[in-house]
Amino acid sequence: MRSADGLSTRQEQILAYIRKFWIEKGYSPAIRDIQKDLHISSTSVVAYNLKILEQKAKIQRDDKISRGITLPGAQSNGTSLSTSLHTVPLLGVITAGSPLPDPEDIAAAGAEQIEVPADIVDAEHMQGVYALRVRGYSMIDALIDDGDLVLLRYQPTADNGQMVAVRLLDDNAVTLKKFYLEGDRVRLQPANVTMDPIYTSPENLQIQGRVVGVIRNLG
Amino acid sequence: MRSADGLSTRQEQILAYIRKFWIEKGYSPAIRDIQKDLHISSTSVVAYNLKILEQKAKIQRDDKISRGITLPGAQSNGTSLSTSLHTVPLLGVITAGSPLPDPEDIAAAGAEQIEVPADIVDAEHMQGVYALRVRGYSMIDALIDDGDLVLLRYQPTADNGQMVAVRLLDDNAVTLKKFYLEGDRVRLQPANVTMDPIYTSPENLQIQGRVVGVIRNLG
DNA sequence: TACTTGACAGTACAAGTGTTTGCTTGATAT
DNA sequence: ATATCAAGCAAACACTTGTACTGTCAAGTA
Repeated sequence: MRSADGLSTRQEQILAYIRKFWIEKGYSPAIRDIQKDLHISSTSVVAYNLKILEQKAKIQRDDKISRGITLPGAQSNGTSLSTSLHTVPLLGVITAGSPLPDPEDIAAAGAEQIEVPADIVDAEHMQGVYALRVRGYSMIDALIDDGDLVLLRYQPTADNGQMVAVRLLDDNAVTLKKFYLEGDRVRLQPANVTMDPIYTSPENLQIQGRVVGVIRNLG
Repeated sequence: MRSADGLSTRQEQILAYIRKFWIEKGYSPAIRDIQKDLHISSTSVVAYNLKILEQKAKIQRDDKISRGITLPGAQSNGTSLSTSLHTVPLLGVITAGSPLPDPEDIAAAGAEQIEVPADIVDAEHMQGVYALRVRGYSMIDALIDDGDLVLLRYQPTADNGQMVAVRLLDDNAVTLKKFYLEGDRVRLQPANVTMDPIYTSPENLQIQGRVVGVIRNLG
């Protein structure tokens, strides 16, 4: 079975896993990480498919570099200062209560590239910025609507008051909240004063990235 | 010699190199990459300083993971792709109660130009699009926050359900509301159920434009 | 049938990389 | 002076990880 991009199911899976891994960890998976997660019996199969993915420009690799897979797109051009606009990868869909980019959702969204105005993210901070399409109204309290595009910059930690995408491990859910570390517990504060904050321990949460922008298309 | 952060010169160098490497390559350097570039005689020196940097939360590492350094708050790289964007004039600030520059004055000088992604407004509908900076929280009920940039397309009329910027002539105020024509009166409906709609006559209002997008910068 | 080709399995190897253990220096404190 | 400790050096060591090589197997295809 092939997708619209001409990728096999396995290649889609691998691609989705790389994106998910990157969002969660901040660096790329090793071949064996992919192999184990997708229950592929051999590393050579992964290597074989990665080669194809690279030929199709879905990923980029440097020879013999450990964890050297990069996803094309997430990059500040580096040279062109003329255009004040940047391209970031749309890595998936964030849905109420769901773990974060489910591989299927990512595959569905594709590695679509979206362009964001320079006003929203300045060049020096473009690194590691990606976008997620919001599905549902779970983030309505953060002034984020169904269908909005949130721009996130990967970072594994947060400062107080920053709006971050956090995964609550015991709930296996992801939400956008403001982050406050208070002593040995964390307060996750919704933007809406009528909603109660969530209190949890730092061990129970995993920060997926910080919200740096929101784009809503009502056209 | 120590910097303000309490980092030694060497630690500053290492940190700078990691950032540079990350931006250029899209993945983290290996310890030996750092060692060679900075002409450090031993990998253990790098490891030693990386440990300190991690303690000071300047970097984050996962044990035994190759190239597993992550920078809280920055990341990635890539290559540039296409650039389709449009420029629209930023015509002013919209504040509750204050009048708004007439969209007809778009040609007027001094209008700052901002660039918007092609995703948010397609080319064929770019005519008459302008932006306003939202000041204050009067539009919070429409998921529009203080500081947001709203994109409006000038149109003198509206269909039911469209979000428009309307000037109430007797109040000389401008707000963003959803527009509903009900018989011979107009209902201006906030997006928040706790807020009451405004009823007025069609003669009392002047439609300034329809909201076609929202851009929020939280960076 | 015989010959390809895509996709995957299994295994082994070598290079890539993080970690550890001793050893030296120089500055500070006791 | 003697002890302590930050900082660095050098060389192993051992795990991590990309790659290569050899086969298998099913689906075309001449």
